Amino acid sequence: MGRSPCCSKDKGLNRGAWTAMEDKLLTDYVKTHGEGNWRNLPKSAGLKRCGKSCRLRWLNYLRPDIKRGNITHDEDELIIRLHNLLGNRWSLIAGRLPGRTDNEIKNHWNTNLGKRLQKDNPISLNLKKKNPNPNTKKIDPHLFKMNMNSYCVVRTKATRCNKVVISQQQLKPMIAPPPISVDHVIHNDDKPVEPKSLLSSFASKEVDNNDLDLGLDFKMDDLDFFSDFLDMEFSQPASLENNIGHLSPKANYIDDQTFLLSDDSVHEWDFQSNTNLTRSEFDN
DNA sequence: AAGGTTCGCAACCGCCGGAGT
DNA sequence: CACTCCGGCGGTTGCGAACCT
Repeated sequence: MGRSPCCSKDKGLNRGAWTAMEDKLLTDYVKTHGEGNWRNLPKSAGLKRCGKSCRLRWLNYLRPDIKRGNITHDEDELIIRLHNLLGNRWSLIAGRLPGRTDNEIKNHWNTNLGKRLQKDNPISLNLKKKNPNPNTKKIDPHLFKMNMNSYCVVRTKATRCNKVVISQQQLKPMIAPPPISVDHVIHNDDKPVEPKSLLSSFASKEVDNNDLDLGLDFKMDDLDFFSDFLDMEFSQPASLENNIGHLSPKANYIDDQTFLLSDDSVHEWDFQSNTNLTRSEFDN
């Protein structure tokens, strides 16, 4: 079992920073032959690099559609919003930012955004609020990490998401205007279903059983659907509408029952009137 | 000006899952 | 079913630049 490492250190391969000549060789080769077959590419292109290194250099630096330059404030906000939802799934986040690479976003998060959020430290507010004991101000690092992850709805381990569960309570208000803008086909029980008609027919049923949830299976390959899903905005519980109207990226989730508004006020979530999609399920 | 420290980014590393046999 | 190969991913490292004392 096991496999030999892709890049053996004793093959006399070049390591470290790439030279202009290496970049040119790689660029010329990929432009001529296309991406892929990275393992054999170095030999064919005349490069003394391992295939993985070539792939990384191309994807993160040489690709023509790479957007170089500072990450804008809007991009920052989107990254934070996506990170709240997806966790450290940088490739997925990068997929939502044209021209940005997962490596770039990961670096940006580690050097800027992550520190910024830690500085703001909404978690500590939450812990203080939930635990009245004044002796518990010191945050257990492990607990802090758990909280940092738990305020994301989705666990961070890269996994294939194929089901979203929408409760009756959550679904009914979603049918009312503004409607969900989803035009893509959802695969339910292996049969393609138009989500709009599915949601409409489901909402029209006079079902008061709050325990009855609707599971929507969809294929992650359909990234357009996922994009729309992420773009969806959901209305707020009535008690909060005056404060924030629609949920915005400025509302930071602390856990699945608590969130923090931009004025640092902490709010408990009322699940009976909750109209947000808050639960996701993943295959095992 | 020099030495030390911090920061930002490119690159590396090891692991994982899907595809192929 | 077992095994190998390959591409992809996220965490980590190393190094040059920028900043600080």
